[in-house]
Amino acid sequence: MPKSDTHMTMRVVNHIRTLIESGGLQPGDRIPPEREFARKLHISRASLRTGIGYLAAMGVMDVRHGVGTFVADGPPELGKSSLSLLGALHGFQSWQMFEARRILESELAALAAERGREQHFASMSEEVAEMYATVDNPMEYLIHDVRFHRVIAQASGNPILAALMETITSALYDERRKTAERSRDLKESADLHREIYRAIRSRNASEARSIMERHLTMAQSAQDLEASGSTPPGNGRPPRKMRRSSDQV
Amino acid sequence: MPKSDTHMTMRVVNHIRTLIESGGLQPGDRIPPEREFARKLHISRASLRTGIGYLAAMGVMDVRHGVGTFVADGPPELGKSSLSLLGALHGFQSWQMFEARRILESELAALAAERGREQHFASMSEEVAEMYATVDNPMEYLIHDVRFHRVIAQASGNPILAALMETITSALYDERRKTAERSRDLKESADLHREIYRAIRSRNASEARSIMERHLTMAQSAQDLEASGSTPPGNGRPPRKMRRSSDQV
DNA sequence: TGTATTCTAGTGGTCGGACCTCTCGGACAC
DNA sequence: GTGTCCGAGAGGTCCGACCACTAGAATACA
Repeated sequence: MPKSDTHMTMRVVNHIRTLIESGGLQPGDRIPPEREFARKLHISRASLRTGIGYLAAMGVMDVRHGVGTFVADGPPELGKSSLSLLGALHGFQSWQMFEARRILESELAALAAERGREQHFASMSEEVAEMYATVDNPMEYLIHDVRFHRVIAQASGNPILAALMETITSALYDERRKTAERSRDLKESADLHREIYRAIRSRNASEARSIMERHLTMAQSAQDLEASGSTPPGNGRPPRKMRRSSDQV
Repeated sequence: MPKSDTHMTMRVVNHIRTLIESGGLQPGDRIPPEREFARKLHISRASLRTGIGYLAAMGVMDVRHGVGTFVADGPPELGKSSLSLLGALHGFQSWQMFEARRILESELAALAAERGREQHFASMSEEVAEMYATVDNPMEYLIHDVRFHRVIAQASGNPILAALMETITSALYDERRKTAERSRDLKESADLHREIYRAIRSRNASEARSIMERHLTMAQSAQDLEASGSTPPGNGRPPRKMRRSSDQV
């Protein structure tokens, strides 16, 4: 909760927040040019930019050089790279990310089975077909894989869970995007996705959940195998504070 | 994933990211004074501040006026108010937040039952006792309620899930912190927490999960009752783009 | 001596105003 | 028509001055 501090940053954030909450600003809308807006708020352009930067970092605003600044459109997203950075900072283990993903996506699949609509099922089916068609092209395959999971998230009817999933998966790719899987694995993967699709379409929530869980567990062990012995274990150094580190920077 | 753009912002972000990943910068460490650091990176202080602002918004850096800028310490946190803002923007329904919370915390409880340590159990027990002791003081009660759930998250051994939970609960409080519950409800609530505690302590994962789910479902309906007919339904306006909105701002 | 007060160096926060770069659409040439 | 060019307008970067806060050192006081 942003404090209504004297801080210019928060003043800007709160101002825009109010505009959004009152409906005066909606996704896709453009805010006034920085110079003009700053004049109107009686603050410097620099301060305004700080506030906008804050909102942009959280995925609420979308700043386009030479064009303008807009309220974020499209599906809600938490700051894309945030988890990835936090991971580097706190030494997240990849099994933790997989676990989080497994839990989220399993439930997402179950919800999708309960609430999905025909239109979602159609998209899922399409992506599954594309996956089978691209088992020899890992790059292409991955695209449809991602899309498939994304459709499930949409079908769940809960944009918050969808956003959380997106955050985790993007951090996961960030960590290891060089895993070139073999075609044979992809065939198996496609089969599993097809099973998930069928479970969801037949509105069998518990089966959708368990197959999704199996799928992600397999995916994890596959990657673990491939990248064994790479990332050093999380550090257990004793804590310190106020260590001056300019000489290392 | 931050592009290694010419953009100064990303240059700063990537620089610091690299420092973190290489271990040259760790939680609690201080980065050099802005003026000095900017000189070293051959960029203006303004640009440096933009980058730091970005990192601060994501909870990676901690800027303290008059003191210095530090790498975030303590438990990992996604940008605190981000979900709350996104919620206002995309019109999240409160049932969606509750659902997300229910899913996350149920699994968290199950994991805590599997992995929790004596030290965690002790803290949980203590908080439960405090809850019983403050059933007549909703403010105080709430503090221990929050702490109890937080200990469970810690005990789960998965900081990522813990961070996600923290994000959701803070957004939830943000939405409605004025619900003054009655003492009788608090007594029931404390009983449930005690049950959760016992299930976890006896390492009964599935029971811990189901009781937690029950607890949160009850909490939701209690709040729904209290605040019925307040928030207007999510808008269904047709989409537009590039609507100039300066005259409303 | 011990305690309260004041001062000050260091660090982040704000300002404004100059100048650079990017986009897009209209004017113009073909 | 079709393609090229150009300029208005928007964000991006920089500078340098000054403000505001914090913590600890220096000082005054009891």
